[in-house]
Amino acid sequence: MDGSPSRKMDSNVSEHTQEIQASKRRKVVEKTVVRVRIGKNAGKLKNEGPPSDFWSWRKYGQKPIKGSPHPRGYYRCSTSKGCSAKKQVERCRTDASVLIITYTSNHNHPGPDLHESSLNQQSKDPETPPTDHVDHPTTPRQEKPEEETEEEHGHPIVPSAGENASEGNSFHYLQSPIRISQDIMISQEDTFAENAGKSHDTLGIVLDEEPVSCSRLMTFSAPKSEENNDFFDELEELPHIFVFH
DNA sequence: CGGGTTTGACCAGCGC
DNA sequence: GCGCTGGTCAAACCCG
Repeated sequence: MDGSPSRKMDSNVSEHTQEIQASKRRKVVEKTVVRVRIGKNAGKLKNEGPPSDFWSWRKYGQKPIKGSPHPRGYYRCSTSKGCSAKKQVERCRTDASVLIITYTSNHNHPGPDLHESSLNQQSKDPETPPTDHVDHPTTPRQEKPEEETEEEHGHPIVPSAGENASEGNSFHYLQSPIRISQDIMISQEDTFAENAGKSHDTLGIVLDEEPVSCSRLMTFSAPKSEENNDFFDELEELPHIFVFH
């Protein structure tokens, strides 16, 4: 007898969620870490303004993280009820202008109309920080076949941690079709043992010293069309995108 | 009125 | 075994 009226987790969680939570409370397997540089906006934002992807996120928690002056926000995909996709947004403790967004789990539903939403969100997305008035529909990667983009990196953005497979028919919509309105770096926790340890803290350094990855990421999010020119035209003032493997 | 945010409390994994 | 910390829930509140 615990005396404690088994609060919530047991009560009405969907089987799906329950299963995941039970087994991976801390050992979250599928994590995609995206670093977003928000530059000067950092000071303006009340809290970390999560860059808008094509799903709507609902904040369900916030906690101060030890060792970090900034709290971490917990978001859940509210686009679809059954969606277990989550993300954590926190600021880099060494550089407040860098947001560290950790995506966990996959969306198990198709995203909203990317074409439209990408256009609409420019003006309506509440989460979008007033990032330098970047009004470009930064043609998201999802416009292209995912495989293509993934293969260009040599690795899928979503870590193939095996959890994906376990979900069986879950959609493989990437969690981070973030509009490139800021500097974005993507790292994969898969290789945490090797890189994460360094990259986390050397972030600032990497920013200046890894222009190579940048070009790779460009391919990642930027189709080579005419708009592309426009796209880059605007981007040139900010985008540094990095992919850590 | 519905959806989203805020905030405090609770639970469980992990390290010592 | 204990304490710490991270992650989640849920009620209350706010905004459109």
